[in-house]
Amino acid sequence: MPLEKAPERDVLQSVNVCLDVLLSVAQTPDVRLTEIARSLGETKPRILRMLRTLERRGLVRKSDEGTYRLGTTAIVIGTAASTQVDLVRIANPILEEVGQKANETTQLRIIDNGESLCIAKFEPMRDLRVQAMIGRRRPLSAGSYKVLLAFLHPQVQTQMIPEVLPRLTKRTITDRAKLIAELDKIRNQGFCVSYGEVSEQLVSVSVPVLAFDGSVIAAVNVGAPAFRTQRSDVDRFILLLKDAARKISAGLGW
Amino acid sequence: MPLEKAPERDVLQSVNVCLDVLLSVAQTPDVRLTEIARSLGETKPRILRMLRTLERRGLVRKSDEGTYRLGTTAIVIGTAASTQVDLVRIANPILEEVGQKANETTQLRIIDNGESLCIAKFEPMRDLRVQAMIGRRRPLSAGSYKVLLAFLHPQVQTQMIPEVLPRLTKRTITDRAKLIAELDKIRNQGFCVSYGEVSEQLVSVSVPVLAFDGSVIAAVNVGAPAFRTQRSDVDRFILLLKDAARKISAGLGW
DNA sequence: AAGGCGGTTACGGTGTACGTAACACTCAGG
DNA sequence: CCTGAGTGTTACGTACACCGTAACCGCCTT
Repeated sequence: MPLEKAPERDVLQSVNVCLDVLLSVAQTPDVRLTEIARSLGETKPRILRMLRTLERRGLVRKSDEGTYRLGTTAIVIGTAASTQVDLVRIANPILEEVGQKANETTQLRIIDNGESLCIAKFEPMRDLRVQAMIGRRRPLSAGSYKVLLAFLHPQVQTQMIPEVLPRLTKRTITDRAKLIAELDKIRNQGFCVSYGEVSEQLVSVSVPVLAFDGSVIAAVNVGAPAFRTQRSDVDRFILLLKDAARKISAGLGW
Repeated sequence: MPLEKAPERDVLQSVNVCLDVLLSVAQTPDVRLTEIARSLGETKPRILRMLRTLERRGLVRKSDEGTYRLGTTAIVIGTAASTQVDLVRIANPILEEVGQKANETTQLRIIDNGESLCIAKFEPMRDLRVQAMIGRRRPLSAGSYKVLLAFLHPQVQTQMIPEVLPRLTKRTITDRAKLIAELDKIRNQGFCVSYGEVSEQLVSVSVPVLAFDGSVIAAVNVGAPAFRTQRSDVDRFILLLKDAARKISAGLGW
C-alpha cells in the first residue's frame, strides 16, 4: 500500500494548495511562477490559476517583471489578526516592557507544526541587537525555546521530539537522552538558559507561559549577545520574563 | 439572458469563496459558521469545509463556543506583507513623522474595488483623537479622500463615480455635477480639505501621492477634530502632507 | 537557426467538492 | 415532556470545476 498522501479528510486540496502558494510568496518575496510550482511540486498552470485568483483579490501582486509579492489585502487580514489573536494582543505591550527594561530583543514563540514559531517580538533601539522576525521557525530542540517541549505532557513530548536532532551550532544538543534529561531539569527550575545553541555568541533565556491547567501556551524569550551578558544579567532576565509570563497568563483570563 | 455571475475567467471559485470566508472572519471576529454562510449566500457544509481547511493551516481558529477568529498564520502573512508592499513600508515612518508634527491621526489610503481603503496609519498619543483602522473602507466620493478621484484619468474617473452618491452626513456631496466640479478644483490646487463630509465635527486634509507619470498611487491624510483646528493648522497640515507625499514618491524610486 | 526557459492558452476527462437530505444536539416555550 | 427552531455535523451520489497534457508564444543565449 502506498503511504503517500493521506488525503486529510475534509480538507479542500484546492484551498490547501492556494495557502501553500500564499505562504510561499510570504516566505520569499519576488518569487516567480515557475519557482513556486517547482518548490511545491505542482504544475505551472495550476499555480498560475491560483496566483491569478489571489491577485484579483489583492492577496498578492504581480510586478512588471513577473515576480509576485504579497498585496494590500494581506496587510488588512494581518493587522486584523493581530487584534483578534488574544495571545499576541496581550503579549505585545508586555514584550515591549520587558524589552525596554532588558534593553535586548524579546520574542513570543508557540509550538506550530512541530517547530517553534515566532508570533510577536520587540527589538530595542540599539546599534547591535539580536534580530527577530515574526514567522521565523526554529527546531524545538535547540536553544532556550525548548521550554516549550519541557512543559508538554510527557507522551506528546516524546512524540514531538524527532528521531534525529538537527545541529545548528557545535553546542546544539543532538542526543535524545541528553535532551530529555535537560528537559527534566528545565521543568524543575521553571526556565531555560541557552548559550550559543542556535547561533554562536548568542545567549537566550526563555520562560513558559502556562494556562490555568498548567499546559504550556507559549514561551517568552530574551536574546542577547553573549559578550555583554553577565551572569547577573541572565538572572535579571529570568525575573523579568517570569513576571511577563505571569502577566500574560493573567491577561488571558487566568 | 441572465446577468448574474459572470464567472470571472480563470478564477478558481473554490479559492475565491475561501478568501471571502477569510475576509468575513477578519471583518467580524467571533463569527459563527451559519452567519458566514448566510452573509455569503453559501451552504453550511461548504463553509464548514472551508473553515476546516483554513483552521488546519492556522489561518483561523475555532473557539470552544464554536466561533471563529483569525489565527497565527494570518499574523505571519500580514507582517510579511507589511515589509513586502513597498508603498506601506516606505510610507509608515513618514506617516508617523507627519502625525507627530501635526499631533493628529494620519492615514494612507488607496483605491481598492471602487472604494478608498486604509492600508497604513498613525495615531498620536493623545486623549482625544480621530480613530483610524487599517482595512476600513470609505466611499471615494466623500471626505478629502476624493483626491484619489481627482487625479484619476478623466475616463476612469467618471467610470469610478457611482450613479448615486452615498450620504454619510448632511455635508456630503451627493450631486454628481457638483462633485466633478469640486474634483476639478482639487486637481488644480493639489490638495483637498473636507469639513464634516464623512463624520460630523471632523476636518480632513488629503494630498495625492503621484507616480512618475502623474498617475495617482495613494493619498496621505490628516484627520482632526474641527473644534481645535484653525485655518492656520489646516495650512500647516497641507504643507506637511505635500512634503510627505513627495518623500513617499521619492522613496518609491521617482 | 536552434535550443532553452519563462509564461500562457486550449481542451477534454476525471475526481473533487458540491448540495440535498437527514442527523444529533441545545435551548426556549408551551 | 414534547415540540420547534436554532445550532453544527455527517453521508452520499452526481455534476461540473479544475486539473494536467500538450502545444504555443515570446524572449534570451548559444
